[in-house]
Parts: sequence; C-alpha cells; structure tokens
Amino acid sequence: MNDGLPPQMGQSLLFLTDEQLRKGIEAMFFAYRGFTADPDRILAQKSYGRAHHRAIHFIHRNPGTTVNNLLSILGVTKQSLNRVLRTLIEDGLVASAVGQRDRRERHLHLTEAGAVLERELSDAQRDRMRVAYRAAGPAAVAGFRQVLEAMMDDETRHHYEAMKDRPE
Amino acid sequence: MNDGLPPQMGQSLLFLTDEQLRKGIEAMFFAYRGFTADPDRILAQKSYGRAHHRAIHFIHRNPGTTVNNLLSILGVTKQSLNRVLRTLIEDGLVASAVGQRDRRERHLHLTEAGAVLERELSDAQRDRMRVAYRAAGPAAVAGFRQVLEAMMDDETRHHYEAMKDRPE
DNA sequence: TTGGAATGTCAACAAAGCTGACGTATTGTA
DNA sequence: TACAATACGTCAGCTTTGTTGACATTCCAA
Repeated sequence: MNDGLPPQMGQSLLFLTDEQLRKGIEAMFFAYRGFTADPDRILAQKSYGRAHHRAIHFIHRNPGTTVNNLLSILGVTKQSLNRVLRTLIEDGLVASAVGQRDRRERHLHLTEAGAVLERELSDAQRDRMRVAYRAAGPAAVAGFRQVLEAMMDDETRHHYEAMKDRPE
Repeated sequence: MNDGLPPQMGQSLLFLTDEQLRKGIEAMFFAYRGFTADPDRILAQKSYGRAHHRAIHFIHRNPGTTVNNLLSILGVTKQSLNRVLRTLIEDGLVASAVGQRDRRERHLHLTEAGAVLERELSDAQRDRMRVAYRAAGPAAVAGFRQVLEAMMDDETRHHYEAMKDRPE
C-alpha cells in the first residue's frame, strides 16, 4: 500500500512501511507458536496448561512472591490464577506460606518437585531460544530485545524490568 | 546459573547464557501481551475474539484461499476454524465461494465490511508496531525479525515465507 | 472496635482449542 | 462405471483458561 515511496525518503525509513510492519506482525504470530510449542508438549503429558507454566515460571523467578503480586505480573483475575495455583499446591509443586509481617498474605515458593518441572520446562524453552539466538547472532539478539521491550505496555515493562537483572 | 563463564569464552557468547535466554523468554511473553492488547480491545466491543482476528488477517493476506489452506496456516482443527468462520460469514464479513476448478473447495474473501474491520484491527496493531520500530531503529528491527524467524517451526516458517513478499 | 484490604471460594458463563463420528458433494482412479 | 479419497460442514462432548458477581474469612490499622 505504501510501496512506491518517494525516493527522497531513502532507505532509512523503509522499515516503517506498512508492509514491513505487517511482516513483523506475522513474524510475531508465527514465532510465538514456536516459542510455546516445546513446553506445551511437556505440559500436555502432565495435564497442565500454559497457565501452570506461567505461574511456575514467575514463582521461580520471584520466590516468596505474594498472590497479589503474581496476579499483577500475569495480568489475570485472582479467580483464574487461583484455580491454577490450587492444583499446583494440591499436586505438591508449589508451597503457600502465610506471611510473617502480614498474615493475610500468602508467600509462594516452588517445592523440590516444582523446581524439577520448572527446570524441565525452561530447559525445553531455552533450547529453542538458544538455537534461534545462535542462528541470528549477538547483534540481532540485541535488536530483538529492544523491539520487544518497546512493544510492551508501560505497566508491563515495569514488571519486566523489575525482575530483569536478578541473577539465578 | 551459567554465570562465571571461563574467561577464554570471551564476550562473543555471552548472549547465550541462561540468564540472557531467560530474559528473552520473558520479553517474548510480556511483548506478546502488548502485541495483542489493542486489537483485543476492538474485538471485545464487537464480541469477537483473537481467533476471528487471525482468520480475518490471513484471509486478507491470501484472498481466495481455501479452507484447508487457512487451516494449515492457522494450525487449528477444522471444527475450531469452522465455528469462527461461520460467524464471520453470517455477519457478512467473509464470503465463501464454491471453487471453479474443484467444486469441493470453498474460496474465502473479505467482504467490504470485512475489509473495514481488517483495516481497523491492523491499523491498531501496526500503530504499536510502528512506535516500537521507531524507538528501536532499523538495525534492531532487522535483528528482531531474524530471531523471530529462527524461532519458528520449519513448517510454520514455510507458511511465513510463502506470503512474505506479497505486496498489498 | 470497626472499616477496609487481602485472600479465598462458589457459581455461572464464554472463547477457543481438542477428539470422534458422520454426512454430502465432488473428484480422481482402478 | 464403480469405488476410494478429498474437501467441507456439522453434531456432540470435553478441556483450559479467561471473565463477573456474590460472599465469607482473616487481619491490619485508624
């Protein structure tokens, strides 16, 4: 649609044509499918879903997080999270501990079994990521991260940056 | 976990540490939420969902596509697609035409009303994409696309590339 | 001590995926 | 020309994961 750009526009803005943007949109859609494919296969075997994966991931990254905090990271309702959390607690993958300072709060941790599953899932997901990173190279990876960060909502980016540099 | 790399590894592979990969994983998760947020708001007003958006998008990109082809692009079952397609046809956004060469096939097109909604949705999604692209710059965008393409499944990448350079 | 915040639970519902089975029209082939 | 395969649509039923709304419990803090 915006092809046939005026020549004086030069090459520098070609990446902002509708066509380029559309390619980026489709790349996001197709890549996200690959991104979730490997964990999905593991989860299906254990009758869990993506929601369980997300809960496990962010509890692992934020050990001792409260339910409310997890809620705002994941961006779902407490009822929805609660259903997932309940099965994880019942199955002994997540431990819920009453808060010390504020006993209304529940602090969440992975149990050993939970950590095992977390590792299995993140290994699978990292493997694909590693292949993609290696194929694209360090400069591409830096660009990849830059664009993704710029795509986030402000509040979301806040969450992302808050746990950005926490070493494992 | 893979921090404290041996010095002989140098800087060149630092982007493949578990920590870097994890950041990429979280960036994908958070960015995808932003990626879908704007269309989702528009769709919710019209009681449609993401599945409708995807169907509309790919019918727009592949006018005259058959149901089977759309199925393999979207990677869902025909029952699932059919439910969405039926409402779009009933609502007059999509037209289904019996094939000329093979009368078993149905060829799908957007109606004018369908094209209007497509434009509204893709405008919203492109706007966010444009802001992100502009913030990150052309080099970052190239890297972004490279990594995403490397993340796709082989079959998926095939679909992606098949409609890659079709001008609008 | 009372109001409000944090948490949890019950019920009901919707979107969107899945499997399996079946019907119909059409096409290609033996 | 029969018969098998293909393309599509549909019915029924199930799952995951999201949503609202209503309500109870617990507990901090004014």
